[in-house]
Parts: sequence; C-alpha cells; structure tokens
Amino acid sequence: MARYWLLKSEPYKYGWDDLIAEGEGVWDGVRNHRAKNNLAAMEVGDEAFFYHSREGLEIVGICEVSVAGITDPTDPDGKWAAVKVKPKTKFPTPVTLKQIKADPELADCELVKLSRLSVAEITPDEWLTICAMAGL
DNA sequence: GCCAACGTTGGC
DNA sequence: GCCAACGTTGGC
Repeated sequence: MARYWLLKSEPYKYGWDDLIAEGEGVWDGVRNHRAKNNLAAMEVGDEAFFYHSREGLEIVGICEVSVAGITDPTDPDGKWAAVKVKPKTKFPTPVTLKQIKADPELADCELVKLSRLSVAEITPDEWLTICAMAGL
C-alpha cells in the first residue's frame, strides 16, 4: 500500500530546483527518530510533497521515492535511514503553510502539529485536499 | 532576530 | 529513571 509523505528542506540548502537539476536526490542528514521511522517506512513508488521550510514556507511539488530503505551515507555509524527521490510534478500553484493552517481539514496534519519534523506522513485525504489546492 | 516546541544530555 | 538545563529547528 502506497503511502504519502512530506519532505521538508530549506531551499538555500537543497531546494526543488536542486532536485530538478540533479534528476534524483538522496534524502539524508535526518537526525530525528520520528522522521527516521517515516523514512524507513517509505516504499519505492510512494509519493511525497516537497516543502520549502524557513524560506517560502510552501509545498512546491511532488516527488516520488525511487530507492527506499538505504542507510544514510552521511552517517558514519550507519544507524540512520535515507531514501532517494525523483521529482514528479511541479505544482501549478504552490500551497503555502498559511493555506494549510487555514484549512480545518489540514489543521491536524503532522506538518502543522509537529513543525520541527522534517519527514512527515500525509494521509490520503490530506493528500487529495492539498493537490486540489495546488490546482492539480 | 526572537521565541516556542521539541529532542538530547547529564546530574542526581 | 527522573527532570532540569541546554541546543536546535523553524515559524513569525
């Protein structure tokens, strides 16, 4: 069963444009257990929103997990998880955090409630709602 | 730049 | 094993 996710990144470190330029990106550097659990639960073909934190504060597009269940190459102990993602769809209209917070259907999502979580799970309902807001 | 929320660390 | 202190993250 495919699940949905949200990946946060600071655009000045690694933004949507960087992912496009590379074609495929390794999602590593996660040092939070809950985020790690989410990473470890991802499967090839799962889709994830790409969210710009600190700057922009909006979901800019959708990427797809291309390789799942790898160990973080930046972790010398090999304890942390990582995945590879490929860009899939750029949103016609980015969905801002403000819009998400303003929508009662989305007010409970991990992104809003756990603002410091860098890898969050998105329910199918939330997924559809956000896609609709993005103009897809 | 500030501060709230969360995670981690270390003393007991 | 508890909890206070500290560091980091991320929205504002």
